[in-house]
Amino acid sequence: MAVHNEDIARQFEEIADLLEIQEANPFRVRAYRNAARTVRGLGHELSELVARGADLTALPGIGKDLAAKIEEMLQTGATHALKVLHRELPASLEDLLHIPGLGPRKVKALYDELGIKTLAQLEKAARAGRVRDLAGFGARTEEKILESIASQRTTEKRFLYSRARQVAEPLLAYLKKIKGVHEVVLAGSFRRGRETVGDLDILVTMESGSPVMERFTAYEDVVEVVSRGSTRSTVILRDGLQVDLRAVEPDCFGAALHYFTGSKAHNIQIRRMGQGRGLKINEYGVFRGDERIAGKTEKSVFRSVGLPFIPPPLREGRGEIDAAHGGKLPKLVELSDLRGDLHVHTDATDGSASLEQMVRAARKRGFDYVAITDHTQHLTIAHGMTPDRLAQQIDAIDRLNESVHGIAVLKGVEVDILEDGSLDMPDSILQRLDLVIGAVHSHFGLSRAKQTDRIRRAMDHPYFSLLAHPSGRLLQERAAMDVDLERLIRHAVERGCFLELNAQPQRLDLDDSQCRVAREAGALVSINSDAHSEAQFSDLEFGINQAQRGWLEKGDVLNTRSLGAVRKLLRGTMD
DNA sequence: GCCGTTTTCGGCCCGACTGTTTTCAGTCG
Repeated sequence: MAVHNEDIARQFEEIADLLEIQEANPFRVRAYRNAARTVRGLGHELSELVARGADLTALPGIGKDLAAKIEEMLQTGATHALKVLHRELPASLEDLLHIPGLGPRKVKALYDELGIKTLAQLEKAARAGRVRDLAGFGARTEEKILESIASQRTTEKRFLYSRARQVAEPLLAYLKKIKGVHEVVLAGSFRRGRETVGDLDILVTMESGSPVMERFTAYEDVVEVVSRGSTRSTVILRDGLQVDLRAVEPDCFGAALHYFTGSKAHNIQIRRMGQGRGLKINEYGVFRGDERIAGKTEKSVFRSVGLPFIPPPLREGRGEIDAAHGGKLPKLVELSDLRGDLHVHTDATDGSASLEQMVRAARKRGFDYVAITDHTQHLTIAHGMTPDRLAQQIDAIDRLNESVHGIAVLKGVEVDILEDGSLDMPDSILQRLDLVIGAVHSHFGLSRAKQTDRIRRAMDHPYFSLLAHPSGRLLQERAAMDVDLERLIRHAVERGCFLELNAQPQRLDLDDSQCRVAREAGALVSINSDAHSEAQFSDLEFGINQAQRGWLEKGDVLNTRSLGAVRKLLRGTMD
């Protein structure tokens, strides 16, 4: 059985949770959590690193002990340390930790005093009024436990970035109108451009006496006020999204923005650097003794620890501080760098606009080129095209190119990669195209070896140009295929073909870590909208977020090139 | 359990809010 990074990260987290309940050394607990985060953000499979003989202790937060545990898990699927913990504490206690308001101390008390091991037992005890009598608990705590058990069943945990933005926009507009409010900005994982966000962190600067907290908690979509103070409040909105609002004075803005943007791992590293220089860094500024020496802007905070400004998408504690220190921060690709879109649908298959409408919409966005890439017949649900229909579309595009000015229309297809790795369209048609996008739309459940081989064979097809949404995941709906993506990335480099970063907000596939692996391998990534309507070209913004989180520069992205350069690169794949 | 521009030992980020207390521990971000 293959052991993946996620399996290892989860076991480290479980160890951390259980150790915390045992009141182990908190720094030891943190070491496990740090290791889990490192493993998760790695991009490379640990199994492959080990197979290559890499030294795991070179990874941040992984020392001799944790490296040995990783190797043990790779070999046996489990680690002795966790088994030992399970002898002492039931694994189900972890579920209790995830109830808001219950931390390790309270979970331990519930277990020791009342013998509570599971959520069901906790619910029963709380209903019977037995929880309120424990030291440190009370009637209010008991009530909150019951509420959160009930709401856990109905609400989802994280929200797509795109959905969070829909909720955030009217709320920000509302806050900006409040008397005495100056700046209103979104911080947190949203500002870092994460594909999903767990909550919204909003930072405001205001004149003293502004009624911002009262007005915030009275916002029409608020269904619960979790906490309300003079500088910080937390609410839950109707659709379950949690929003934290923090208010600071304008002089603190940069320090507060940096602090509330995170990530936590990044902030800890910055603060430690500050400590090393005799500085204390918090959300109010950078202090030497009692004197504030920086904090009005984010840039001043970075400068105080000897670093240049680090863009928010990089602030994940994944090496950005070392890179900044060494003057090696990437110059991130931006939306305005994109000169075309290489994956677009029309109403010939499952799009909602005509060929001409889509082309005009692309031209309106200022693109130099757009590729029309409809589905093939195997994808019946999308009304995929037969060879005849694609031939007709090719002719239609030739005619359109003669009448439309200011944009070049490339002839393409999103062809199904069939189970055996062959393409769902005869070569005689494919050879008339400017590009061939291959995509998996079926048989997601093949074994890793079979899936990898299937896609590799498709890439070897003489007309194959670009692998669409390489992992096949749909956020919060469908897990990624089990596929050796690193191998496919290397194969794309050898073969001279390209990988997509699909910008649809529920795909964002490649993900951030995979983008980074692609960049390091020297693969070119195409950031495509996969637009099915004129409005969906704006999804490219989400793709840019992800690309930035994956450290991509303009030069790493295929469709930042000129039409001539793209044609030349695509011809290379078609020979 | 990790790590090193002061360190191979002795540190390890920092503050707000709640609920249960009667001065603060626990939790959270």
